[in-house]
Amino acid sequence: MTGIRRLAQQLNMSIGTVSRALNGKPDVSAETRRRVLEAAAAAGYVPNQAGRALRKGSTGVVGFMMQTGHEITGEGDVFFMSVFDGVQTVFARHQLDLVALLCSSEEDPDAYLQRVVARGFADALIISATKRQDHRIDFLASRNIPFIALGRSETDAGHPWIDLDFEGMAEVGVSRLIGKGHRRIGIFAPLDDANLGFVLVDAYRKVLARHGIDFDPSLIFRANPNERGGHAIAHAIAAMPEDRRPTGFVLTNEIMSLGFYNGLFEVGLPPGEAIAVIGRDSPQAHFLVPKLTCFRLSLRDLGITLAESLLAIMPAYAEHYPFGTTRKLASLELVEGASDCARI
Amino acid sequence: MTGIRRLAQQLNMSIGTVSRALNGKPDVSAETRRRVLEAAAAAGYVPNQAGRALRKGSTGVVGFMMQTGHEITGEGDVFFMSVFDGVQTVFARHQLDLVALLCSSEEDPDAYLQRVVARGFADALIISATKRQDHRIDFLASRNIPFIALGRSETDAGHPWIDLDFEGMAEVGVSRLIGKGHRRIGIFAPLDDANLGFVLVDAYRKVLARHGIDFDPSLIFRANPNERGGHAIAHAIAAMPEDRRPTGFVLTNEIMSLGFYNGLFEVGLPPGEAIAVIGRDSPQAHFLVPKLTCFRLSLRDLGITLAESLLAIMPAYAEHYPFGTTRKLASLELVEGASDCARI
DNA sequence: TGAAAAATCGTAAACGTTTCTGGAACCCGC
DNA sequence: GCGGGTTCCAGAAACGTTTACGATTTTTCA
Repeated sequence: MTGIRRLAQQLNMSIGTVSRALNGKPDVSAETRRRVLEAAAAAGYVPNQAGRALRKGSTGVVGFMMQTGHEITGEGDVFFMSVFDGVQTVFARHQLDLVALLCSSEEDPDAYLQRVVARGFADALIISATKRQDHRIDFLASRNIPFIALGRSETDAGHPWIDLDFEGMAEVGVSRLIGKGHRRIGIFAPLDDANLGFVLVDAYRKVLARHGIDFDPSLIFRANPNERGGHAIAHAIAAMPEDRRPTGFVLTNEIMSLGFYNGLFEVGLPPGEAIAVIGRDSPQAHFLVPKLTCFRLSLRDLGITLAESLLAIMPAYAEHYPFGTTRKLASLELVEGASDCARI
Repeated sequence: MTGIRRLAQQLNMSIGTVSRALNGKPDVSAETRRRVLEAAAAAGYVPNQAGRALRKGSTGVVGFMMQTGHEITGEGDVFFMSVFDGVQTVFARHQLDLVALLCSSEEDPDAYLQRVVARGFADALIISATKRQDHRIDFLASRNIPFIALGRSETDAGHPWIDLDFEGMAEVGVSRLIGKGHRRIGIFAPLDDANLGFVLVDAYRKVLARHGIDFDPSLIFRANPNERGGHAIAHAIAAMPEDRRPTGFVLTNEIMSLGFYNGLFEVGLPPGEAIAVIGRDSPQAHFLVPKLTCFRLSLRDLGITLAESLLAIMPAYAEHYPFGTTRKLASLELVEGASDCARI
């Protein structure tokens, strides 16, 4: 005897009534509903996911797709954990569960996503690490499944997205350094075609232009967005002729500053002294010496916004989040440290 | 018209036959099977997860349960990402999918697990961050669902587990420092009742005893297992009377060494000079100066072992992994750096 | 008081698979 | 040419739930 059927038998009512009582449907008397809920709680009854999903066509699950490769891991991983926590707290209000869909480094992300969707695994999806041109966006839009992207893309399917305000970081970071007298300011960009690279470089060029400073492509430093990448950039800087080196640097990635600091010390260009550095806040960056001047935002809040913006386009939940499709830049606050001083 | 039904209609055969052909069941002619597979591929058909799960009673999903709270996050998160990657590569061989089940910091882990299980979400589970007494273990065992624990526990349900060789780290780390002349050696233990704390302290005492050194409880430093905790320990050390301070320290956690180094510099007890430090390898620790002497293991391999050991107790897959229930300590290799030198 | 309306509940049909059962068609050896 | 085996496939039942539809009772109102 199965879950709801046994419950119905115990209560001496039909399974239909039990189901309606549990799901808060209207045509059930208050007394009956009370008895059902009580018995369900006592029996520890939880509706079977498969049966429910089959019938309703929805699973009550939202998937957050991410790649597990280590070498190319875009943002840090602490990053995701904190964002998750924010997303969860919103979903919990609606009995939605968040699961991380882990695409192994050996599998093609597009194929993985297709499988997940076809299987009917989740009602909605969150994708991250968006590329400049991202097939996943077109695909999800064509299948008509609600999704939100953490990160902009040129691929536009009228979908909602949220991204960090990279323009703002470039603007504030670069002008701050210019204000301190710097003229050669380096900036990081990823090696692959992640969209944030393009956004960053564009914004960077605009700020320079506004200040009447010539753009020098050799001041764009491409590397993997991880500790090793930061380390590599430091060495790349040291390898340049002295008068062509950047005297200041803006690093919009969370975790690279560790390797960057280390590399700078190794090559005798100590941050905050030989080169001014502005980075991103993170639990790890917190302990760098000299203290990192950095951009900070609440990742938990980012997660909350992400979740609410997704719910806003899910028919079943939209009524509670009446703000249509959001496209938003999360702004970051500059926290002053000691790393952005330097003799020029 | 639904997935398999449409396919059957296109092919002009019964859905039963199509299903059998797709699932590699025997009583299908080679020619028919070929046609079915071809048509399925052309149509991009993927069986609906809900229907299949309902009928088969299994989902093809393995859940890795983890908490998303930031403050108490046991091991680092890079840790998990790498382990995941290993787990995935094994599961992929069997069309199993790994999903991370994210228990928010606001939700009770036991309740969360119960919900996941009752819902029939996953065929098997991996749990981590095991407590000394862990209800989850008894619960999963009582529900008869296959699971493996990443981390030992005193709660024993005859279940498989894999853990890091904390005894080995204590043994090798502490005796190495003793060999270098140290007599007062500090060690980290978590604040909560994570089992590894007990294991560590036990092993620590044994090594000391063997070398005839008295155990001093004030040399056990309890803190949160994150950067901040490491930082706190450094300051706690500085606050001790000089002659009672540890001259060497063994830190078995991945990420704490960052805060620890920083704190030590702050209080004027530079690692590798005023105090000898042995830690754990990690992408971040890689860039510490002086170079951290550390314990290293392949997290990807750990993930692979984890996955294989889980499959070994899953009836449907056990035949390929005929090694019963494993209980294994993953050993770590010591990588020499410069941090474990110190004037005593 | 009777009929219409509302409230409450039971029945059964879905949802998309897999798998059990049975029944053609075919082959073999006598 | 006939029983006994294979080989292959069609049909239908089952998995656990939700929900459309009616049926029954109760309430309401003229």
